Amino acid sequence: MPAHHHLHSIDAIRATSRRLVRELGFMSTDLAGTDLPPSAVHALIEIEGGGVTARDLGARLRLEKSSVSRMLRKLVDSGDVRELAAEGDGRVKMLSLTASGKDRVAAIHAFARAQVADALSRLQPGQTRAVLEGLRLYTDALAGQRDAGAPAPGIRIESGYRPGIIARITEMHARYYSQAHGLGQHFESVVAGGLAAFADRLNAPVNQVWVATAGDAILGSIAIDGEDMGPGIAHLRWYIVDDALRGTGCGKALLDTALAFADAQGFSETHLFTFSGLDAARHLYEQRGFVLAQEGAGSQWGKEVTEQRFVRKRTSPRHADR
Amino acid sequence: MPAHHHLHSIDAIRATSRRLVRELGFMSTDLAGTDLPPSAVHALIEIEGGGVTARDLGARLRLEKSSVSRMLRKLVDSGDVRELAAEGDGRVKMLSLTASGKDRVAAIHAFARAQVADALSRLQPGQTRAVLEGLRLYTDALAGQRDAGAPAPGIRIESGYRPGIIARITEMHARYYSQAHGLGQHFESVVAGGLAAFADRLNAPVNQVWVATAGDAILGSIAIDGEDMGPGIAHLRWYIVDDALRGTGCGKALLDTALAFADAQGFSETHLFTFSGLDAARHLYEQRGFVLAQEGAGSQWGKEVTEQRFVRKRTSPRHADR
DNA sequence: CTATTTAGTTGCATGATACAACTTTATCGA
DNA sequence: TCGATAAAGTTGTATCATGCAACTAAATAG
Repeated sequence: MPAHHHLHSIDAIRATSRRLVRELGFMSTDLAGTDLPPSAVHALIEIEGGGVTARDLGARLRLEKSSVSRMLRKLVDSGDVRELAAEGDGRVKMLSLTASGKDRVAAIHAFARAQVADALSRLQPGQTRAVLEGLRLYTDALAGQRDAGAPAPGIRIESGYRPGIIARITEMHARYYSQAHGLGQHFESVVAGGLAAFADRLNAPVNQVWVATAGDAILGSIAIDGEDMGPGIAHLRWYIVDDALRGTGCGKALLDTALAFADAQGFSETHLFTFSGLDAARHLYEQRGFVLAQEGAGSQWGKEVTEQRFVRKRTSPRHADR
Repeated sequence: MPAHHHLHSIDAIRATSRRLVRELGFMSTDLAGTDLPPSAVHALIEIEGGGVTARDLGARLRLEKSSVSRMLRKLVDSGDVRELAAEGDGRVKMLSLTASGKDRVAAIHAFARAQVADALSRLQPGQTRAVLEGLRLYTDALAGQRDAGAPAPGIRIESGYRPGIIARITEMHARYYSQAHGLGQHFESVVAGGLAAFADRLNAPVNQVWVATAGDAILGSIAIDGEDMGPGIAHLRWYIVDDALRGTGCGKALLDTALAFADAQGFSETHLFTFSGLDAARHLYEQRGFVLAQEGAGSQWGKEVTEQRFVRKRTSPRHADR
């Protein structure tokens, strides 16, 4: 058990998870406003996706094959599911929904969506994202999925302004740096004020901002400010990724996107400011050719830290270095 | 269904939630490495907390009382649970764990902790908090459905800076004004930049910001800037409430709090800037003694609107007007 | 003092599930 | 090519958690 997972967190997660399962109605005999047992509802939704066999259902729902067999029999008898012999293998039966089965699934979706939407209406908008992140992280962890490196599915890197981008980038900074490094009001003001001014200059072709988005949620950001450091120098700013994206490679993707832009725009150097102690980030910078150029105590962010300037020369067009 | 909860988020949460329930093993007959049914495991953990009756168990596990009765019978027969007649009421039985029951619960805890710790070990350090937050938010939201109608629990008006306040106030503005009035990047920059600068001046006694909070969520804001309009004039700024608080009276409470502060600080006038079309807000202002003092086309917010200045003279100490 | 409510039990029916044994079809190795 | 083995799905059998309804006993209200 890793040391950083305190027993407190573990028990808190367990207790919440127990409550959640109860709220979701784990012991009720029917579900989602139908007279179907929970497993049948799950099964119908899986079958809706297409290309499913009885064996797949057993694996996905963690049910014994005989239980699946009987459950399917009932769904076939009720006219919701159709079985078709699979081509090429006489043993397997492909499952699909009949017309009435589709109606039934549609009703299930409508009911469940209304229920979830009603629950979410008790949250503020930003918290919807927190809910999804938390559920997804925990589920993936339980499933033992470790597809490290590959960007999480559905995460895209997009550029340009969108409503709320200043607010959200500021929020990620305020949250992370206040909790992990004790930075407070002045730091948040510096971030918000800088971003506000920068956004007004986004139409200049040397300036750009990118975000990592999942749906309409912003989970990471980076920007190149091509004006504020003087001619020929790109300033890499507002580079941060949400906890939910840690270890997914999205952080690297953002950084590479920004550096490619800086190179393409013809900047000879890219500068960035940070402070000591952010070792994971520093490693990333150095991998990309950044070198520590300046270091010293400073308090421009509202607290005395060892501020650092990293500089990266443009990758030479003559010999790509790697 | 509030417009800001897109179908995308809802279906993503539903899909993840289905997966989670499966990973937690909702359909397996035993749980947590014991030979007990899920409900019995939940029951034992509840009983461990102490002061529980059969009726309480039914409520917490959402089970019918007869089911609880039978389940308890088995736990008593197996020597894990003890029933004691409650003092003062001959009908109820207080439940407690026997020595062997405590051993059993300890084993359950050990098993489950190991399982959760193993899952969490696949996450990055900061993600544990994200998991807990997401689970807790969603569970609370779901639980909130059952006791619906409970009027906005625990909404408080608080003053002063807290991490993320600039981000959140900016977000509320960006979201509302971009969707309802088509204001875009420049407006968000004006809000964020103004707030950033104002936050740096919050230590001045004539400046203050208030937020309506529910737990740690910010659902409304207002501020008095006592410096930027010149001597003797208070500037009411960043007044907004989230959809979730519409009609709860929190908006009025915020406004009254800010105006009371302005009066107490001795300002002779309070000014605010808005634009035409925000009729509900205008009504609120006029109720509090604001009068339209100036009006004209302008585009300081990035779009041509009819900008308005409202002015309210300090409530005379001689005759409080209402 | 009687009627009603509440905590908990029991009769009964339902039905979801696992295990084991089975049929049918596919695959693999010599 | 054939025989052994595995895989997909079915059926027999037993178990057991659950809900509804009817019940007992104790408390409370009028």
